[in-house]
Amino acid sequence: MTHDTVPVAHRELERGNGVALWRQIQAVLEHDLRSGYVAAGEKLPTERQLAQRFGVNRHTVRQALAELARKELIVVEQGRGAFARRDKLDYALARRVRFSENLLRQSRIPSERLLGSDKVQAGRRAAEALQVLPATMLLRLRTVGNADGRPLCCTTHYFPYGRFAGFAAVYGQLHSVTAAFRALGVADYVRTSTRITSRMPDAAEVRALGLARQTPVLVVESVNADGAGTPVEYGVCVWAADRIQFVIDAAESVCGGTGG
Amino acid sequence: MTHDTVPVAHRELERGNGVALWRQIQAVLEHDLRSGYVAAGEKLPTERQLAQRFGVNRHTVRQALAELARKELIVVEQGRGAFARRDKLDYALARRVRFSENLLRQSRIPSERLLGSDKVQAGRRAAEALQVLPATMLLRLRTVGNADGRPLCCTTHYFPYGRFAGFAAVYGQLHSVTAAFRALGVADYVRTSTRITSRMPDAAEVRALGLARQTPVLVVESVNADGAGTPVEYGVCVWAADRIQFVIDAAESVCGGTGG
DNA sequence: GATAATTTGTTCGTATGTATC
DNA sequence: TGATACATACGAACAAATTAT
Repeated sequence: MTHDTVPVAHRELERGNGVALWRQIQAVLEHDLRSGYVAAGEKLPTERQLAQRFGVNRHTVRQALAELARKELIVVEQGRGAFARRDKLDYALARRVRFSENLLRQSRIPSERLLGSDKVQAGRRAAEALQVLPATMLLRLRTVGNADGRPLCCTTHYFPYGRFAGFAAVYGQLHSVTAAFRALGVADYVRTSTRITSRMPDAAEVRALGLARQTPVLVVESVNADGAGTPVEYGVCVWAADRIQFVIDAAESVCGGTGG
Repeated sequence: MTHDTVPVAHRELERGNGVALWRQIQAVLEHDLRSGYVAAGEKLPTERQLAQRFGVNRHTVRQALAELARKELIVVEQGRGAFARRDKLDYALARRVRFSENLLRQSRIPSERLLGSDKVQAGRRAAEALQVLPATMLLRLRTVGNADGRPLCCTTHYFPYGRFAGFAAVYGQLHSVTAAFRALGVADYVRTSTRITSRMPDAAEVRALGLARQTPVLVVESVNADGAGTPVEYGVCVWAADRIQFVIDAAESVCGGTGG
């Protein structure tokens, strides 16, 4: 029925019925947001447009938006507008951590892209993680991980060069760390160590991840090892904090995975 | 030998020897920092003082400080000064997560303080975590955790009211969640779920944690259960991101604890 | 709460040395 | 040799944040 598809926002407001105008506007917008009429991440009309549509002063609209922001249904950014809140993606940190599987489980479309690769000497931290001598040659890969085509994280991977010299070429074809490992004889790998902290992003990260102002990044340092327990990858991954939430579940956690 | 204890910074710089002045200054300061002559967290002299000591322009000093900040050896705060970087505390997320034990393992002195408590109805999230019906009565506790007397995290704890009505009183005496649980018959409890994300702090959090400008917080939602697997606590903890790093280690991790 | 002093952050302009074509 | 670009270094003034009074 066509009249049902007309956005609720076009209905008129009632004055003097005991419910403040801003409350009515808030209820209308909240319905639009919760019903999915306004998609997650979508930009709401400007305050001026909303004020015109509802036939009220801009301040009245602002009061409604402030309430929605308090309820975390929208995010308001100075100079840009108001946006429907995007649910944070639950990223499982289990015994096996797989980017694609994690995203698909959340009904997001994963993709990865190679930014570049080179050969470097192992620093203190990388050497310790990979259990090699400092100054050992490592292959370094810079990649971006996307969810639904939008950048989600930037990773710097380190691999022992001797064993994985061909990783960059293979990754360039397969666009997946897991697949590249398999192609190079590592049928399975497990997470042995994870360190998580947070900081503000630098300018390059703001650009690469398309971050809003005042959004921090989560920094995850991880080590993966092959079936024999030999470290095969050390990585530092920078995540957009407003789009991700790490989940550690005891049932299927870091050392009790189902092994699927 | 006394002349060896004179800070290297008092030596004069060489001009026109192929090494830029700011590089020489950076090297001197880096030595002072790495050697421990300047302790972690200690304030460096002001830019003006350093410029005078080295006999150069303030800009030249700033260039050296910028390099040290890039190397994360110092943290510079507008209006306050430059500070020798304080190592981040490694906080282990294992099967058993204990605030005091975690800090003592890092040679920090732990302390906890009760901010307040009240009785509230369970919201959606708390009800789900504690496996009770929404609107079930819960005891809510607000606490602060300190490391070496400095605020590190603010936690909001939720306990099923029926079973733990006396928790606040006991905690007020013992200043420890673990000890309070034991006093109320919960000899042991284990972490069943952990969710981690990050955001910018609000004004109250900046005050409570003594955060520097532009420092994000890590937000950890957790559920702990007793020996029988019954959830006993749901908590939301806000951590100062510049002082903490969460560590998940496969060897003694969320489900493979040593059970000490 | 208001004010002043202190300290870092930013932006001008100017001059010099060095490397490159 | 000259032209050019770039990094270095200095000076002054002002903005912004913090701290002390």
